[in-house]
Amino acid sequence: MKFSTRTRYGLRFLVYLANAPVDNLVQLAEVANKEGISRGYLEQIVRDLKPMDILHTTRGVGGGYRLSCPPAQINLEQVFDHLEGGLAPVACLSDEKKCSRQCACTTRPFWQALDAHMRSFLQGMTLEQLIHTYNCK
Amino acid sequence: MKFSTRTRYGLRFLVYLANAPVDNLVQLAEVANKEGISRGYLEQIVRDLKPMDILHTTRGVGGGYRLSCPPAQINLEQVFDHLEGGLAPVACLSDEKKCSRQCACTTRPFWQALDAHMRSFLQGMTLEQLIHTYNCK
DNA sequence: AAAAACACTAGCTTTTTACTAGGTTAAATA
DNA sequence: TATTTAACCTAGTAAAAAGCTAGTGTTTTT
Repeated sequence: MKFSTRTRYGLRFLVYLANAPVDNLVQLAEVANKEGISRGYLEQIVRDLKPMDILHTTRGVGGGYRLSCPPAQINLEQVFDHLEGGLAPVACLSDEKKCSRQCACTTRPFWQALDAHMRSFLQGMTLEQLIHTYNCK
Repeated sequence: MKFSTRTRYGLRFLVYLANAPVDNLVQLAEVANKEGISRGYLEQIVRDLKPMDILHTTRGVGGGYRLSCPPAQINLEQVFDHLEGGLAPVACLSDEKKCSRQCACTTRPFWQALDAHMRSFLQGMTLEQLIHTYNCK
């Protein structure tokens, strides 16, 4: 029930961007260095975040990344969904077809409730909240 | 962030026992059959639950399992801890030594909060509550 | 003694995770 | 225009974990 390094690294990347001066371009290699993450691996992770349209990138000399909107507009449930590939604690909740015993399952409603409880934490939370409420800095 | 089949199967085993007539011995093979779980695998899972002392077993002909206490006294957080091998959403929370960047980590407090939120759901919940609140039956 | 049922161990296959290597493309600068 | 820089992309791979199987031992009843 651990979150993958994908999610942990991806989140740290976003926090790093959010903590940088506004409109400042940050290079991926810099984040990888500072955070002690493999550059190539971080590239892959960041690529998975791109479809969310929360990143603005510039290529070439002096290029890099910045958030394309204020951290207050970045929803963590969505971020987690992208990085983790679905948040559901058991597969049968996200892919309805997977389980043939669905109706008879004695535990499914419980898993649904746990899922809802998890989401209630992430749903309303934004990157800004994470930083202000929980960041040590 | 999925729970393992260990946890799902183990939980279903406990629910099965809880739904059986009180003091009735239930054979593991029966549960495996009814729930569509590999017998040998379920044996391993059940073995991991034994140190919790919530199971009473009798060997030999006519033997089987039953709960050694009422479902209302079986705490789900403990069950999950046993089956899943720790509930923490990231390893650094359970094993303090693992992460050298702990102090500098921008996301650790957030993970702690998520951990606490998850536990708050399971902590108070008993097997009885699971069955009465969430069981379809 | 035989059968039934739990208890335990070792190993094996598949999947996932985490990562590496090596390229391509776009933008700035010399 | 050539070079450099940094994002973009693909494929493969080693290690770990997950999920399971087979086989053997042990206890209890009949």
